[in-house]
Amino acid sequence: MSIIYPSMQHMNDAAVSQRFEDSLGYLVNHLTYAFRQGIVHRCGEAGFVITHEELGVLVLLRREDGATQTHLANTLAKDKAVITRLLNGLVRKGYVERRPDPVDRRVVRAFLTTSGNGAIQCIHPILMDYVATAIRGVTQDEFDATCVVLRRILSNLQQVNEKA
Amino acid sequence: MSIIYPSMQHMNDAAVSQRFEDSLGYLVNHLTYAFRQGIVHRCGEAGFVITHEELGVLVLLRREDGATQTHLANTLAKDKAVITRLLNGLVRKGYVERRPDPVDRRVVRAFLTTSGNGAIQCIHPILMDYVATAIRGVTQDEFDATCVVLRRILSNLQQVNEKA
DNA sequence: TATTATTATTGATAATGTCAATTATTGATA
DNA sequence: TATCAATAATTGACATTATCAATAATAATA
Repeated sequence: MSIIYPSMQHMNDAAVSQRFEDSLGYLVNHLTYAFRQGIVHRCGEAGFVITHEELGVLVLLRREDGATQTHLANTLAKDKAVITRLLNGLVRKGYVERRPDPVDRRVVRAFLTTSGNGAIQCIHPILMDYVATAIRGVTQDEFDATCVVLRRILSNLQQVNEKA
Repeated sequence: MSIIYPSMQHMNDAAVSQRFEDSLGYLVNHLTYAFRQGIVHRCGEAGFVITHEELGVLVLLRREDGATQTHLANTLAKDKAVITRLLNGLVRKGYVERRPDPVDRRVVRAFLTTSGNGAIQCIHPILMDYVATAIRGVTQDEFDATCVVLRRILSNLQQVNEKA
């Protein structure tokens, strides 16, 4: 039950009897599942034994090397404890190293090692290729409109959640 | 790394430097996270201590009572072993019972018990209410268009995955 | 300075996921 | 019909991820 099974037409009764397979939740779930399976498999084929969540960290660090753990947690939608342990794993694999922030000594920043950088540089084109096939047949406008809707829903959820 | 971090504009270089927060993956991840937190919390407040995945099973059984475990696995995008264990949990909680299919004796079907039915009948309005606030400000057309795009992407992924 | 807030870690445990092996049954085929 | 292959579910063994409270270290504020 990752997300929103009922589809939009839940407002009236007819909709309650709508097919589960037509709901946003179904789509999001399956999308997530398929993407995970696919990308992890492709990375494995390329010689990178890595979990999907570890991959998320590397992808983010590729863009924002030296991110703080709080930032990683917020951006990846995870508890800070989860980030601590994901980083432990990546450090063990030699992909990441931690360095204390020079200014604020409470803060720890995560950096790609040479090896980690090599890995993500190698993985990135694989990811790009996979994404390209994923969005085949979707126009930029359609894609943008989709993001707008999802962002709206997300914003609604976050708003109502924080009130509780 | 649940899903597709890069956003559409990955095709050119400018896009590669786009913000992580603008990607479809970011949206889907956070959407999933926020929805989970919110609905589980609301169920808990109503006296139902239930996990998000268990909730998915109940929601599906509400619609398709007597579903086979294979069907549950396919619909919820989970391994059959996961379904076996989710059902074990729900049986322990008294919400679900298993009955063998009368025709094909390999097949086991999952049914809501009286208690399980009561629970989902009580939870359903909570879910509906939560969903209603989630999609506030989204028109039916926008919602439908979003589903079309996501369905397209899902279809692309499934197609390319099965070839591998 | 004393208090409060923030950042990260740790411990303990629960929840999910993966994947191969096994059992029971059914369907197909020779 | 006897055999073999396919299917449905369970189990075992384990990895991964999540949750949540407690703690330590540091920083910010009154």
